[in-house]
Amino acid sequence: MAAESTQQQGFARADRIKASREFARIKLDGQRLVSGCLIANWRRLEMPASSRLGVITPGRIGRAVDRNRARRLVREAFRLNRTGFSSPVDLVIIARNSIVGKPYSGVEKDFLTLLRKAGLLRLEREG
RNA sequence: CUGGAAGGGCGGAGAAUCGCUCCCCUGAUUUAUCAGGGGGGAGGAAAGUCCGAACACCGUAGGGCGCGAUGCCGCGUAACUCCGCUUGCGGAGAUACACACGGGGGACCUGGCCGCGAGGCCGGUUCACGGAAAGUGCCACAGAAAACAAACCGCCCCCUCCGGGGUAAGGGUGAAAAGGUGGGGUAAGAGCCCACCGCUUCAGGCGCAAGCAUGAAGGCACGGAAAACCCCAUCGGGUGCAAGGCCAAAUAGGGAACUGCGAGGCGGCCCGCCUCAUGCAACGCUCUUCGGAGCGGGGCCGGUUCCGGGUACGGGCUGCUUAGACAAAUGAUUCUCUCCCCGCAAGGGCAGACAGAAAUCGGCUUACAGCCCUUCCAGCACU
RNA sequence: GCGAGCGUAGCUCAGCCUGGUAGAGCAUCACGUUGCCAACGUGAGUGUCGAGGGUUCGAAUCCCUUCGCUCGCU
Repeated sequence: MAAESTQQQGFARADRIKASREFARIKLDGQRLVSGCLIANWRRLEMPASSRLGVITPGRIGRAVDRNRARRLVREAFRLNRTGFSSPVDLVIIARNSIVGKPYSGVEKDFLTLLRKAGLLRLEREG
């Protein structure tokens, strides 16, 4: 909570979902939505917590290069837009095949569309 | 200048903002951690995992058989160890039957030259390149015959005919037909004889060597294939960083069948050897020389097989790294320079391919936009 | 990181060890049968043997390289 104010756009180790148990719990208890090249599973948290992200890039979508790039782009979209969240969530993003070859702007657009549909975004203040 | 082939090299650069990972220093904090500063942070293939090495553990009295790999000669190359400092290079030493380079030899060629010809020399391509004279087996179809040779047609001789004999020149078959070319010789023929070519053996010479050329002798014996079995020589114990070492926690230490026969180890097998077992107490029955022995069922113990349980995208540290993780670090945006593309130009577009380290090293193979260098070949233009 | 296996007709497989003709079943097509269909009967079509190279007179088969797919590991 002390760290929340200092890091606005960072993505430290504590902001990542790592344990396989947590992934399973979010998939079970949370909500699910599909949009574009992404699938989202998420679970709302109590207000004072900070949001966390986990990314899944299945081997099905491509080779190591494509999977690495997909994960980095999703992480970047999360990092740059996390201040706009309406409430803290545990978010798990699963990449689909169509993410291969997409530029960052396309991935970010899908990411924001997904969040808007899920009602996780605060009111858009500026265009 | 353009195009092609071969070989080698590069695989965009700089800056700003936000962000990630590891290490070091300083400060704060009980730790966890946080802040500031400094430094390191993907490739030529990091890939495929096709070879080999190193390293680690396990095994190891010994012998035989088997299994796998390699197979002309010479000379080199790594991680590793030591030293040095410019901190990623230099020097020295060691290993390699992985590989590179050079040499030798064989095979092949609308290739060039020489020779009447067999063939030789040069050039190019290519080769897993010990042995077919240790043995076994194979060579379909065709063909008379496919391997200690052999007579279908033909040729020659004998014979009235039937037939008998000689003969590997010629025909035909085939991938391949038992030295070849030219001449002599003969009834016809044949290394039967001669010359040359090839082959084999021997001699001395040259070369570190594989081998080479020369001379002499032998009438020629040895079809192919060992990427068929095999023989010979050499090498190889097995398993692999999920190897292995230390530590902590949790769970389990259970069931079934078979069995006290033996079991395990020495790579797989055999011999042989070694190790551990072949047991223990009580109960029932029988026998008894009263020491005990046999049988039975079942318990403990031991063995084998199967099932169940726990647990890894590294439980932690280490192995493990001047890149060094474990939901896995190299990213995003913008600008400039060049690169390339479109266009007569102004100008516009655009960072482009293949691809992401998981212990280390050498090699091989595969993928790859574009650019640069060297050599060779072809075309065009100019002098 | 390490190890094992498989690519043959549209599908499932055999043939490979021991080299000379590429086969079986299902499916497909044609004909017969039937008023029509199914079933049944007869017949037919068929393949770069994953790719490249080597050995051989000759390769699906033997050897090497390579591509793709599947599985395993305490």
